[in-house]
Amino acid sequence: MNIERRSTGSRRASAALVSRAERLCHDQNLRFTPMRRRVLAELAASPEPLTAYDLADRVREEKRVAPVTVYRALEFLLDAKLIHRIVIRNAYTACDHAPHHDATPVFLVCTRCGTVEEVPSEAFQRDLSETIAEAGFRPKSRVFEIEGECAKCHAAP
Amino acid sequence: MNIERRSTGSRRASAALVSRAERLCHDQNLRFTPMRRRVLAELAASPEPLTAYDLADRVREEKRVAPVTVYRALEFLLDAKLIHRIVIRNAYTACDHAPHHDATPVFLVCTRCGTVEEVPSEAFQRDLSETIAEAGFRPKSRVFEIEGECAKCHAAP
DNA sequence: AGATAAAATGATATAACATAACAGTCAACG
DNA sequence: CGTTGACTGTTATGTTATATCATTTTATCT
Ligand SMILES: [Zn+2]
Ligand SMILES: [Zn+2]
Ligand SMILES: [Zn+2]
Ligand SMILES: [Zn+2]
Repeated sequence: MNIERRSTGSRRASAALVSRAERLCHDQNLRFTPMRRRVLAELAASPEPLTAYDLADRVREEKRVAPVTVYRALEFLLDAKLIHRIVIRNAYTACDHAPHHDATPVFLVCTRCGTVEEVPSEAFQRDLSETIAEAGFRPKSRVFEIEGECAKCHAAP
Repeated sequence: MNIERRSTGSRRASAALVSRAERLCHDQNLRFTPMRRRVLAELAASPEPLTAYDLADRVREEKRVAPVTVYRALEFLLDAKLIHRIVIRNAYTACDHAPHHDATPVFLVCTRCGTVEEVPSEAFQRDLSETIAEAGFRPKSRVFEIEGECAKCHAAP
């Protein structure tokens, strides 16, 4: 099974990701405001997930902003499926899969460098879904997050 | 968080779980102190996961206790694999699988009644592990949590 | 354009979850 | 005994997230 990798290392992708988001919002009649753009750009430029307070600090360098404003932007971006929340980090990361796959991805979170890789999970979820269906459980949302050491860090000294 | 009445059944199960924990700690030369016993008993008696502050409130009814004391008990119980942390709830739940399975379980968290069901995930993890290994990622810990509606709630009006 | 309704943001406060730092207590062991 | 190490108490603070209401911006309709 092959794996799509998030190019977390490349900051050049940030501009592309933001303009893609802009098109996507325009097509869906969603308002891609300066604040939302700014928050997404910061996330897209960061190799690791950022907390709401991290984001507030970064945005604040050019304009005073309260955490709640960042939370509102994050909520919009989550709804638009432009970003993900990494629950085990209480942090947020841009999604560069477009259009977004349906199944909730699995996130591989490196304990050394902090990067997050997003892995599609269709195959696993098929099996899991059967088991869950047998239990009569109706899933609405899922969190699959794995902490460990990424390939790069493992190779490093 | 909300307070739910405990059934006689869960109290009985709670006692069994606590004495099992007592034996387990004795065998491993771990100190099963009154505070740890008390915290585990509260978790075992609760049909849904409890936060550290929920626990502090409950223990406080008989003895003044600070949140940090509860956190210390929780840390011990987590290390001893007697409880689990439900990350999407910032809450803790007793584990009644003894001895504990090796694979990280999948937790099914009901959005209506709040109960948590723990299901083994060997098959799921086998597939997942292969894919992850291909990416060179060395997993250390995992979170698999699914929110939805449990069978009981789905049947109810 | 001007009125108006809806959406977004600003500002302040507070809730909820978690850890740091240090002092006191208690049981085990030589 | 007295020392040691583990546990607990106490206070303070850090971190993440939400509530509330005022103000500004944007879209929509005369
Ligand atoms: Zn994605
Ligand atoms: Zn790494
Ligand atoms: Zn368990
Ligand atoms: Zn339910």
